[in-house]
Amino acid sequence: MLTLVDIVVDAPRLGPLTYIWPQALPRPSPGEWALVPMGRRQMVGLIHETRPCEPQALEGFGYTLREVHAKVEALPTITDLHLNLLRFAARYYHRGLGEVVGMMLPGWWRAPTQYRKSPKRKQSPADALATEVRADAEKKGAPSPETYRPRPNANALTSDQKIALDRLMVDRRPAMLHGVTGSGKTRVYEELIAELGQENPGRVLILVPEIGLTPQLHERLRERFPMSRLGMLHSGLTERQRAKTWMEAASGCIDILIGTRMAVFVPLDDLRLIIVDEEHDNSYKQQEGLRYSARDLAIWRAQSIGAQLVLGSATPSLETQAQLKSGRIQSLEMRNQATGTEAAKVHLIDLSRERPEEGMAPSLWSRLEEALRRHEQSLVFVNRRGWSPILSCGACGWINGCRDCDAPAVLHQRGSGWRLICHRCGLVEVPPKACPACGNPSLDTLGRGSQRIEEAIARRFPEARVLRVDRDQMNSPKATETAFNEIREGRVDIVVGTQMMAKGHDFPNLRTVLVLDADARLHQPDYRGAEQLFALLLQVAGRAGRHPSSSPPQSATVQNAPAGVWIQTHYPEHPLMRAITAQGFDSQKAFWAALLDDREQSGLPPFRYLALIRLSHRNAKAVEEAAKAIHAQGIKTDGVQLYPPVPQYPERVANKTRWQVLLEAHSRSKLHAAVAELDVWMANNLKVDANIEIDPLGFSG
DNA sequence: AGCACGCCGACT
DNA sequence: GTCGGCGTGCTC
Repeated sequence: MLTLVDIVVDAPRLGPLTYIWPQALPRPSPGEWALVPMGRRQMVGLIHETRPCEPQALEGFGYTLREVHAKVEALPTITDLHLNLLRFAARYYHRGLGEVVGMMLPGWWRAPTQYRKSPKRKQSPADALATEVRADAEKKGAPSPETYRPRPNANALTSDQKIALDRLMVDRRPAMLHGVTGSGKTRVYEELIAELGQENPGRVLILVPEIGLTPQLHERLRERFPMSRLGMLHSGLTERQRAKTWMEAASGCIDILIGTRMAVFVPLDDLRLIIVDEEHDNSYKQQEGLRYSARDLAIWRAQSIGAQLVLGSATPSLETQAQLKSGRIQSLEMRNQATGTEAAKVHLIDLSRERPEEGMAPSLWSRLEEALRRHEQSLVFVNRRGWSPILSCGACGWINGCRDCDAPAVLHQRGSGWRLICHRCGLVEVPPKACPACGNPSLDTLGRGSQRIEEAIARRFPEARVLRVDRDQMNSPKATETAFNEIREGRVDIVVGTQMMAKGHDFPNLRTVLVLDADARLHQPDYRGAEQLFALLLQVAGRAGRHPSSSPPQSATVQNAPAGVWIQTHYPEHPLMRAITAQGFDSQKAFWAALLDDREQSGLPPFRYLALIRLSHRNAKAVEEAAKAIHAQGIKTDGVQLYPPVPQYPERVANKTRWQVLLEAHSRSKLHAAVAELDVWMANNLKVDANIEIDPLGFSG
């Protein structure tokens, strides 16, 4: 009798492949790992099933089965409970299980070379690392109440925090912790970890949207829980560090794992609590390859293993808000700032009444000047990198576009020179000396990005310490951390920042926030535009005045003004702008309710379920034809609508033309049935690159 | 996804 | 003459 094993390998679209298990080895169990031959290569695969087989039955296969090379002892056995998550993700996103396993297992552990002994060492790198971690795991043992004994915190909980915490301990349903910026959500997480840890110690997974937020949280939890082992997992680590942390987590060395979206797949035994911080953040959605939502998978994972789930945000997504009505998620509100300070007052500057000078209304310049005089920190928020988004010719109307994309390339100052950089494909070019169309030697720049604003500010206030915080300037996690520390320690007067500055950070000295280009997003075609802008503005506004002013008044006559936010706009009457200035939790909730209502009326998510088929190819005609062919193919499942194909915006990126076809359904199951239908057809009939995204974040048009 | 095979254009 | 571009097909 032979043993056959179905093994999951990291090859997209392929299901488990069948191999012969070597007679000499003891029979394996599902969830264990093996090195297998795969075409001309060797791969690490996950054993999915084993079954006995009569030797003569091998004839029944249409091909010759190959034999497993070796069992991999270094990798931990994946429990059936955890496999359920992987299976669910594969099914839900219509991808091969192997691809999901590839998401779970870090690249370092997937490389077959790690399992080969080098001539001088008697252990393979994989075995060496695994042995090291396992020895550690044995010393460490399982978490106990002692593990989560917190160091006392002198600050009493606010009543908001207390109420939220009590609720969480009584009602174990998934919870949305809706707390205004500065309300102290992190403190609630801490107390919850401590209390659950005393009650029934297990492990904790905390998801954060981006790398930049991990060190801060890590530091804080390390101080609060000196007996806990913490781990961090994100793409800023080296391959080897990531492999080690992953192994530590999977072997039970780690009590609290903090990580970005990839961490949702990490195997953790006895997982008791999953926290998704800044739940509304788009970074939870992977934007290429397997386009999963770590937030959605976290919700599923918690539910499937009976772990407690907390989604935290000052600006919860409409998807999450819609769930409150059904009662599947409970809402915990924290309306007041923990420091007892008033929320920063939000003002609108009407650009039809004030003429901007170098991108900023005169009254904004006065605000900056005033803040400087008071020795208070300011943030100028410009949601646009570079010097100028458009380089154009005033004589003939030529606009500089990227060579490979249908999008303008952005003018950047780089060192002492100028470069045109495409924000879509990353192509860098030297700007033309004169208009390539008509020869006009003096080209115009339209619009302002962070570099240009920074320069104007530095010119006006030469004595001020100005720091620009955008992705160009902060090219490493280290640089970002240094910059944030400098800001926190008050060694910067004026910060010129992009989106990076909006997210979750606490800057105690920041009292003035100016928002320059809010309008740009007001008219974007995406149906989520309003939700996004509202959240962004609330987040940015939340950076100001989280703490009472610490700077001493300069003289007895100058009092500390309340922290303030000034947004310059051409549309002060726009409902969104009015909602932002109305302030107060209830008006925010009213605006979200109106947005939700609107989504329901318009038949959009979260009241409908979407899938987006994206097609791309260098051959523009082929893409268009493929898109039309899909549409012509139609859907047999009823209750599902297949919209006419349209080009994506921008149509051409990195010299590939892109089209899309949208599917909309009233129920999730119908959507999945329709996608399954099309998926098969597409795999057999399409020659262009295609992928299907479930729950796309948006679509233009 | 890799990886190889195989078929056409532009170079030393 | 070959180098190399990417279309196509396969992986138990």
